[in-house]
Amino acid sequence: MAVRLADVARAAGVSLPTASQVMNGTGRVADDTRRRVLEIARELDYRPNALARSVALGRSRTIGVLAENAAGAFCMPVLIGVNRVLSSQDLASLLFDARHDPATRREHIRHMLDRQVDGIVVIGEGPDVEIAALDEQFDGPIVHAFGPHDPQHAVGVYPDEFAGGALAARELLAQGRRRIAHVTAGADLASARERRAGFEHALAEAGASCELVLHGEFTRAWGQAAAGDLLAALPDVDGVFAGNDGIAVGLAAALEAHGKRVPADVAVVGYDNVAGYGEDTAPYLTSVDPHLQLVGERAGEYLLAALEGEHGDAQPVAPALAPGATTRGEGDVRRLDLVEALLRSATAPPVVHLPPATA
Amino acid sequence: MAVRLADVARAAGVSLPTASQVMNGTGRVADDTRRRVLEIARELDYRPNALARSVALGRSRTIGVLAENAAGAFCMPVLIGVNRVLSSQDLASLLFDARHDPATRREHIRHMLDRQVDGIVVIGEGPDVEIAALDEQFDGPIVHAFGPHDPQHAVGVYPDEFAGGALAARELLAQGRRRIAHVTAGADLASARERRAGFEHALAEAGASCELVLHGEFTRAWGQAAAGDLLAALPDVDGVFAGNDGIAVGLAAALEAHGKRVPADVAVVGYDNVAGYGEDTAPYLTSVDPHLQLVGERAGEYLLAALEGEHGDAQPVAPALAPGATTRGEGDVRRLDLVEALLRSATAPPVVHLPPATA
DNA sequence: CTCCAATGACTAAGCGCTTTGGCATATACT
DNA sequence: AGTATATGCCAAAGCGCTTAGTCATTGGAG
Repeated sequence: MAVRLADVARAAGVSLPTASQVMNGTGRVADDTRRRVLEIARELDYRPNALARSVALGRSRTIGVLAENAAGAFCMPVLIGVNRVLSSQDLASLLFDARHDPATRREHIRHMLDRQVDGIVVIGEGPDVEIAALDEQFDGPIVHAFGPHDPQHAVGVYPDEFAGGALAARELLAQGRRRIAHVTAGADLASARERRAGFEHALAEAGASCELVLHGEFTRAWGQAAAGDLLAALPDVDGVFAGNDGIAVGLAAALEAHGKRVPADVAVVGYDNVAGYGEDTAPYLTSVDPHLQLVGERAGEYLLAALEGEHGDAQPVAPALAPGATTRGEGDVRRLDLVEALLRSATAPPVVHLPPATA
Repeated sequence: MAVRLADVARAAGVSLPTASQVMNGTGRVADDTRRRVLEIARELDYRPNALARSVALGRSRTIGVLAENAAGAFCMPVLIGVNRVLSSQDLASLLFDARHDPATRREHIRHMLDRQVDGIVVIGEGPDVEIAALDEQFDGPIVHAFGPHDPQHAVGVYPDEFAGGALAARELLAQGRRRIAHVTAGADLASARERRAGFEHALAEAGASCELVLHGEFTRAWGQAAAGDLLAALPDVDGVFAGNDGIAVGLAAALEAHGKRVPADVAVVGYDNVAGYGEDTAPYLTSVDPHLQLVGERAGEYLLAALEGEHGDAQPVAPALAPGATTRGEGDVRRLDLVEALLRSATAPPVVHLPPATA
């Protein structure tokens, strides 16, 4: 059915090994012969059987991507970044999704190893015993995105949350805010701590400080609830750093319900830059973008390097500020004039036409 | 290094083929021998080399997933669904992301075929010449999610957008709305047409009708802009079906800026159920959920069936209504009482505590 | 006690490719 | 002319596994 290397060899009048050497550019082959074989291969549209090649070589040019939970918002960008880098080097990625289930994860690990992957990328969410044990079962390189950072064993790639908190601080300061608060999740969460630390550090650097910190959870509901306490404790607050975007939108909405204008009275900065609702033109929320795709790309690059035998220690990935209306808008982001301003700034103003209603 | 089947055979005192038959449960092997081999295999922690097996069998138990653009919001849920179903049958998925680039896509297709995938799932966004040509290069089964639906060649799995439009209509009617409008994208887009058709059909079935249709584009900006025209043409509108979630949130915000309360005065239904901003507790927007993960699962199931030689014609995937505050909320979703109502309905009310501000 | 059919194992061949080592040629040099 | 060297190719062996076909054993029936 398909064209084999043997077919090419026969058609070119050479032996199979010679054809193989031509295809791989190895060994000593006369220029003339080389050209002829290549020509025939092209004519016959020969496609090497990557599987057989892998068996002979002992390398599959395949890497396993083990996601702790692919459905999570943070997984996809990383996955795309990893895939992007690896596929540029002809490395294919096998995707495994543990769905938070230890049994599934265990099974996936076995299957990954059975398939002779050359390396592994773990997109995790935190320390995990099973994953730690992976090192012993697998002797190829392992790179963690978000996972347990144990420099002894495997490389870990992380978004720099400290720097992200600092970015939020600088944005609020740049917008002239001085009565500043922070609404975030529980202090038991590492990312909440890091973001807060970076935030307060940058404020201090500028001679400012955070006057209030409210701890709750990473949800919209908590953001809504926090508004009341915030205004009670700090009535003239003019800038808030929310621990994530969910808190930010909940908080912004509740602040306005309390009569504050956003951003005129209170500027709000979120975190994660989750683009919801096809936020394609003028973004509503100012947010810190952790550059997750870059995290993935870095992970891919470290894996590539490790496959070449080079071992580097990973630097945290720098975030960026994604400006939106909740700090850069004028007056009240919900007032019509602003809506129209946003609209004017849109790339492609939609054409409006009113078709007759049916029936 | 690793344990080979030959090692198991030797340790068990049988020949390699016998060991192979034991592992596969094929051939005639004495019960006694079988048990012994299995025992040894377990002791040695033998793991079959899936690659070599694939070469011998001519089947790789791997399927290629070709995403037109993995970064798109619609790809991930489908991908997860596909992966979920396939991995349950020990089929691994190789991920390829064309990133809208024809050259990349072409290359990926080649690599996919080189790796001897047993089947292909295309997560596309519309008809494509290259993809159509895939049929001729690949003789295994191909399933399209969103792609060109050509029942002659390949199975296509689609979300049922007509039914989705109908769901939106029923939600508005169920909330007692009668002055109804539709704000959507250009009529040149198939999904805009389908959703509208289903919407109007369901309205008509109930003896109601859509009094105004505004065409623009699938963006938040268009939703914001449409509010003015909508209110001008239909001042007492009390229910709007927005063509997607972006339009819906833009519209809802602008309606309120115009003095309307949502949902008390105007109820709004979106489409796609894009959960932005960690919308984990009480959802803001009522939206039609196209069940994209189910689309992926169906695609996986059709592929499995096709691998078994069965060919079925795919049914469109039924959507579901995801209720939120923009139709089910009371009064103004932005009023504080509602905020608190939302909060009360949250599963885990956050604990509030006010730590001393640092420095 | 012989014969035949199961039974259980093995030898051989094959999947498609890569790599090593050796053997002829052809070229270079004294 | 005769040796040393380089060149181009191929035969053979290997990767780890599967499948088909063969051949001793056994057991029961005659």
